[in-house]
Amino acid sequence: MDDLDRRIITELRLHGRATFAELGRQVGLSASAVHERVGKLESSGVITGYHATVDPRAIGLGVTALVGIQLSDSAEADEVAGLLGGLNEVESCWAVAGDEAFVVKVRVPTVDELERTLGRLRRISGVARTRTTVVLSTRFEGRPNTLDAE
Amino acid sequence: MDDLDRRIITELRLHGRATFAELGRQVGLSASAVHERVGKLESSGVITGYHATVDPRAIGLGVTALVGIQLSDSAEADEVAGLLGGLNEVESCWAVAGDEAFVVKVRVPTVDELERTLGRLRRISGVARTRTTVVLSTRFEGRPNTLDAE
DNA sequence: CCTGAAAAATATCTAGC
DNA sequence: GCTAGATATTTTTCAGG
Repeated sequence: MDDLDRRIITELRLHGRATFAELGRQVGLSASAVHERVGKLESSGVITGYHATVDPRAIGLGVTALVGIQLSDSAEADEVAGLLGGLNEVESCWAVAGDEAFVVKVRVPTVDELERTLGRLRRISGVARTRTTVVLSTRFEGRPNTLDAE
Repeated sequence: MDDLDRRIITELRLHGRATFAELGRQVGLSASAVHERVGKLESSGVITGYHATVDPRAIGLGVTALVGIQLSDSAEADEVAGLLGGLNEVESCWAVAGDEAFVVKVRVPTVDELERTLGRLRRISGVARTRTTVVLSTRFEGRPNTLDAE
């Protein structure tokens, strides 16, 4: 992984559907060379996928919340994580240090639906307590860290 | 926005570089029809972009933390949000309800660098206090909510 | 690891329903 | 808003340095 790879990655994180020719122009390589490099980055697991991002409100998911989850003493963290993954409205799940075992990000259409989702979370076996932080606005999200300064 | 649009969106959120022909096969339309629909979803702001996702460790960003940020009484939230956006290592920034004004997600190479980043956060004018939750593992992240059950 | 050319697939546009 | 066909680009493969 050299500087060219890093520049290609940065570009693809910003513009995931960029053509190989465009990427080549940016970094000064032929489309074939870029194609080859991207293929290697994909198969080596550096690039894990490509995803369209969507305005959550436009698809009826206007309410976001961060929920800290405390487990009961006997709970198996991996098992709970699996059950959290079973809920469609749980978008992200981080295991964290501190009193809480996990922080999850949930996205739902309405606060009514948020209430129902919190009920579902609390009913998961092993979940002792939840602490909900409602997101008022997303200032920015998933912004790619530039790789140049490292 | 009908069910076909929703299915196209779901597919593009999972496979952002899917071809129009592939999408057409999935939903039972011609490539041209899908092309037209996707163009409209893009120009109407439903689809906001396409992004490659990368294994953070592979690009030297093995440490993730969630940081709650309390502001001083006189602070301007918008101004602080702008300054938070100026830090490269701050990947996401949510304005939240509660004692804290923001929760940000930061990604850095090492815990040493995390310490430096927290210093930078605390030195931002208007920031009164930070509360850091270190992420031990990311169980899943940015997973697309299926749109069918709504 | 690269370039450049050739072949296959895709994106994009146009006409017509 | 769709299909189907024509054309422009792109992807993908491959020979060669």
